[in-house]
Amino acid sequence: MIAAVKGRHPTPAQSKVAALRSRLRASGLRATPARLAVLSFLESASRPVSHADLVEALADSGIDRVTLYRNLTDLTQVGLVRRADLGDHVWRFESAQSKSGHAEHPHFTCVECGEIACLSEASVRIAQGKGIPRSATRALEIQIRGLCDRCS
Amino acid sequence: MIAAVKGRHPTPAQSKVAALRSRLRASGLRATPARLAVLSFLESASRPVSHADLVEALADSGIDRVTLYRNLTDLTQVGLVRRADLGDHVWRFESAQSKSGHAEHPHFTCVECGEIACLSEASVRIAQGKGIPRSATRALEIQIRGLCDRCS
DNA sequence: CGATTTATTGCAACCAAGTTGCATATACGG
DNA sequence: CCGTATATGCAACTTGGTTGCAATAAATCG
Repeated sequence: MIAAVKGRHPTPAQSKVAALRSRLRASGLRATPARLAVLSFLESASRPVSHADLVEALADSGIDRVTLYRNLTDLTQVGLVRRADLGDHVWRFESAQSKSGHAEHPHFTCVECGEIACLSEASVRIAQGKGIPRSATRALEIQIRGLCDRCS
Repeated sequence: MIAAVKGRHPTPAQSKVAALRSRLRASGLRATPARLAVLSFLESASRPVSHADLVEALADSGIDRVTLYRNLTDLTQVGLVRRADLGDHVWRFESAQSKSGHAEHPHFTCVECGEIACLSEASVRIAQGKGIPRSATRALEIQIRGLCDRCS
């Protein structure tokens, strides 16, 4: 397997792994197989992913569930990943810089079916004025719950 | 104690309890001391309350923690109480009709100190348009996290 | 490349939050 | 005030997540 990585014509997959690897190193974390797998999975996911999702997705990789917990919190701490509770009492994680999970954005969760959607940054506006703490207008994280189109 | 309740000049506290009692009965729940205590505490609280808060507040009432769990879920089920996870992975409950907790309203949580504030209904507007599911505009629950004035 | 250092992993044990089963107690309709 | 359905208390259990520690493997350096 080392041989493959060292080939002279890197496949797209190889360069992607290399990119992840250097993002990890740049954040001061070692590039271990477990972390590469986690980060890579989060990048390819179109919505925030729970620890349970991850355990299931990487089931046959042999990575321990404790390692996954630790990876998620490490990655969150260095800012490569964001963690949020979308109102259903489940921690979910999303890459801080994939196409789907790039910038911070509001999330919508259906209270009926649990479906999760990422909204655009512009879709929610917070008024300012009396009664509204200045602070609220500098929101870091917004989440909305309701019935999705299908369930309503 | 029954004698006191039957007095001819009900104190404000007595009529308040009577009101809670009939709200419970109207919802098909029996008016037990535990439920009256829980509901009464939630009504007087100015912010959403966690199960742990409740256990502490009613510590010397002798009410079992399991009963408190069950009371909270029962009250939530009949709609006298609303339950939400404000993003910190803790279930919090608020009366569905106290002065503080009346109508559904957005919540703000400080990511630093954990302070929670109730916002006015009007303070958050959700845009409609492409990319935004129609559903999101019919939000049931909105929560915002960021730094409060004091922590920023 | 091989040795050294230090971060990371796996495993088992642990902890807290929340739930369930069941016997006892109690609210409330008659 | 009685009978019955509902609620409570207690103990046991489940689930999600954390911690301690010995073994392993990245990165660094010669």
